[in-house]
Amino acid sequence: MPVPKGSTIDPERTRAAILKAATPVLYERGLDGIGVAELCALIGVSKETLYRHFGTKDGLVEAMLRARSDRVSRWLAEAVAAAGDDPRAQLAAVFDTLGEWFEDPVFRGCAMVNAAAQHHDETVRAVTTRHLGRYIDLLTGIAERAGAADPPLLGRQLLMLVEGATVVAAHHGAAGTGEQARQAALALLSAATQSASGENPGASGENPGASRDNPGDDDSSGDDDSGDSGSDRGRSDSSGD
Amino acid sequence: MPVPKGSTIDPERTRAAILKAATPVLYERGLDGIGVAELCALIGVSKETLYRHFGTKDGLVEAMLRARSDRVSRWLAEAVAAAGDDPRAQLAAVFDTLGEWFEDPVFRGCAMVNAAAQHHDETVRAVTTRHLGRYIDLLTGIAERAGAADPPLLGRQLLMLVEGATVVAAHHGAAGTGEQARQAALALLSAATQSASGENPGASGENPGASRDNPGDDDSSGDDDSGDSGSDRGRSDSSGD
DNA sequence: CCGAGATCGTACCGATCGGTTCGATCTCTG
DNA sequence: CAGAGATCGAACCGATCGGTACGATCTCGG
Repeated sequence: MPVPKGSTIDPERTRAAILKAATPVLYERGLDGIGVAELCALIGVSKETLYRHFGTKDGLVEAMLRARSDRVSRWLAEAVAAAGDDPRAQLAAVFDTLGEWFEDPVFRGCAMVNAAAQHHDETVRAVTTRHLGRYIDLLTGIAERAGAADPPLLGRQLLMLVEGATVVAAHHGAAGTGEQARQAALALLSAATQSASGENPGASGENPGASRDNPGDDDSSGDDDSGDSGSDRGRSDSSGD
Repeated sequence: MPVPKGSTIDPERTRAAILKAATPVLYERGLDGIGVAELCALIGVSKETLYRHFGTKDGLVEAMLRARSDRVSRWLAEAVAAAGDDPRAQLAAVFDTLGEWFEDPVFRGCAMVNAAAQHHDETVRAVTTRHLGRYIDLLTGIAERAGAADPPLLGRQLLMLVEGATVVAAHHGAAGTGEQARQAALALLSAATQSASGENPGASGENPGASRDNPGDDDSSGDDDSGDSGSDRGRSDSSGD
C-alpha cells in the first residue's frame, strides 16, 4: 500500500525519519554489514524513497555521520555546560557521560572512527577529522579555563584519552573504563595546571609543542614493497615488517 | 607458467610469503577494500594456492591479524627491553616507537582495531581483544616496576593513551602525536607513583578500581528500537537519545 | 477537483565478489 | 624414473549488492 490512508506526506520529515532509523542499524551492523534492500526493509521505507532523498548509499552514510557527529558533540557540550563553572567538574562530566555510553549494550566504539576504518574514501575521513576537531575544541576550552600551561597540548592529550577509552571500552571490556579514564584525565589536568604557575611549560623537560591543531591528512597512495619477481618464492626472511 | 623453471616448491614458505605480501595490502586497502582476485594478482599467487593455504578469505584475514599482532607486540616489547631498567625510560620508549610508526606515510591506525570495526564477527574481535591484552600486560609491567599505586589501573590508562594516540594520529594529524602522548604517559606515571607512598590509592577521591583486567565481551544481539508502526512517518522528535 | 509529487512494492539489471574446477606444468620424493 | 603434490592461469558459478524502472496509490497545493 503506497502512501497509507491517513498518513501525511512531508519529504523533509521522511528524510529525517530515514536518517534516524538508519543510524543505529548502520552503527550496529557496520556500513557494509547491511545492504540497501535489507536496510530499507528494516526502517520501513522503499528503496526509491531512500535514493530520492540521499542519491546513493554513500550519501546516506555521509548524512548519517554528519548528523551523528552533530548530535554527539552537542550531547557532550551540554554535559559540560551542565557541570557548572569548575573546569575539573566539566572534565569529569565529559568522562562520566562517555562512561554511560560505554555501558550501553549496543556500544561499539566511535561511529566516525569506525566508519573511517571501513570506508577509506576522503569524504568519511573528513567527517571523522571534523568530529575529532570538535572534541578538541571542547577539551581545549576546559584546559584553558583550568589555566593549563599549554591548553592546545592538554586538549589533544585529553582527546587521546577520550578516543582511547572508547577503543578500550569497545574491545577490552567497558566496565569501569569511564571512571578510569576520568581519573587519568583529572590527573593530567592537575599536572598541567600545577606546572603552569612558576615553572616553564612542558613538565618533565619535553617540548611536545602542540601549539595549534594540525589536522593534516596523511593520505597515502604508496604501493607495497613486494619485490618478489616470481623466480623462487620461498625466501628465508620471515620476520621484519 | 605454473611452477617456474628454477623455483623451489615449499608450501610453508609459500604460505608465509602470501601472509607477508597480503598484510600491507589488506592494511592499506581495508579488509573489504580489495577482492581476492586483485589481491592474488598483487601478491603474485593464484587463487587456488591462496585458498589451499587459508581455506577462505576470512581464514587469511585471521592468520594475517594474528601474525601482525605477534609482530607488533614483539616490536614494542623489544623497544622496552632495549630501553634499560628505568621504567620511565621504558614507557618513553613505547611512545617513541609508536611515534615513529605514526609518521609512516602508510600509517592508518591499529590494524586490529580497524579490522574489528570492519568485520563484526567474533573471531576478529577475539584477536583484537587479545592484542589489547598484550599491550596491557606490557604497560602494567612497566607500572609495577615503577612502583605505581595500582599497576593494573595505570596499565589500562596507559593503554587508553596508546590506542587514543593511534586514533588521533590516524585521523587528526600524526605530527607530534607520539611526543604528546609520551609526555601525557609520563605525567600519569608520575602522578601514580608519587601518590603510591603515603596516600591511599585513587588520587582524587575516586576509586576507579581496575583490580584485574576484565576483557568481558559486551556482545549485543539486541534489535533496534524502531517503534514506528507505519502510520505517519513524520514525527517531530529530532533529538532523541 | 485535478494535476504534481511522494511513496510503495516489485521486478530487473549489470557488476562484483567469494569460491570452485580443470588442464597444464613443474618440483619433490621414493 | 614415476607418481604425488604444488602451482598457475583462466574459466566458471551462484549469490549479493547498488542502483533503476514502473505501475499503482495516496496526499497536497492551486
